[in-house]
Amino acid sequence: MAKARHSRLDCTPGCAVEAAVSLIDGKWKAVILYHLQDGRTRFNELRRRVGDVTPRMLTNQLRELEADGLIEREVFAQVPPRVEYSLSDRGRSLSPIIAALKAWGDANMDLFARR
Amino acid sequence: MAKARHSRLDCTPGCAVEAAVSLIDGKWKAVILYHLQDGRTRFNELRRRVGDVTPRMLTNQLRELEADGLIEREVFAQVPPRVEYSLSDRGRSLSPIIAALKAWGDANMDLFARR
DNA sequence: CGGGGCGGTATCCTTTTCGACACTATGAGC
DNA sequence: GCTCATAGTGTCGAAAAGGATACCGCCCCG
Repeated sequence: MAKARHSRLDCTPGCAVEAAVSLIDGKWKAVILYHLQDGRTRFNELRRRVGDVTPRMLTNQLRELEADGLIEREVFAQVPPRVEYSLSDRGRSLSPIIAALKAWGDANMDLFARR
Repeated sequence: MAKARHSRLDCTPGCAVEAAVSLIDGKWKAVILYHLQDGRTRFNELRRRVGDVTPRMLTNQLRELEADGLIEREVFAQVPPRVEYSLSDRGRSLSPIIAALKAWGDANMDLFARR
């Protein structure tokens, strides 16, 4: 997804908005970011918290978030394997926005009910 | 897009976040919302401001935003036709978030440059 | 009489995204 | 010996999103 969603430097004023959104869209990313605010979390723990996400999708989204520098991935050479995800500094700087989105969503639940 | 992106009431805590994002995603919506903050705007004016969006897509996104109750569409029975779009109250309540996204995007431009 | 702006539609096609399902190696506990 | 948990990967295919192009009636301006 977040491939060439944002063009070059021909950035019209609205471009920054589009760019920011492009990092957050993708059905699971915002939710992942939201759950990571509670602290570093392991793969399957995240899987359980997020809801019905297939491992394939979760991996996928996590990799993209990592590529975008919003989260960090740490592997412990153990058996059974242990991998922990956490917010990077950049990711943490996004927290207020995630929180605002959650607040807004809660306040506008009626919108989603009727459907 | 924003069809059954949000399920029912099986809302896990992260659900509100996902729901909120689902209204904003879709490549152009956030940008449109951003430009509408300047006041009511006509179709082609919006088209120019947003950048290279085809009329088809613009119509499409506007209709979805309208269906979600974020914007209002007013048609003036004139010739030439005159249609103005503006933020609804609900849409206006989203403004701080849009502004935050723009600010974040501006502050993290480096992320989009390297690509 | 030609060209442009107005606010869109219609049709077609390509790209992207998402979900289901199966499968992996390892070790621990029963 | 069986099953469970860990952290994924691979393949397939459907559905959705997005883009290109052409077109509409109507009017004003030159």
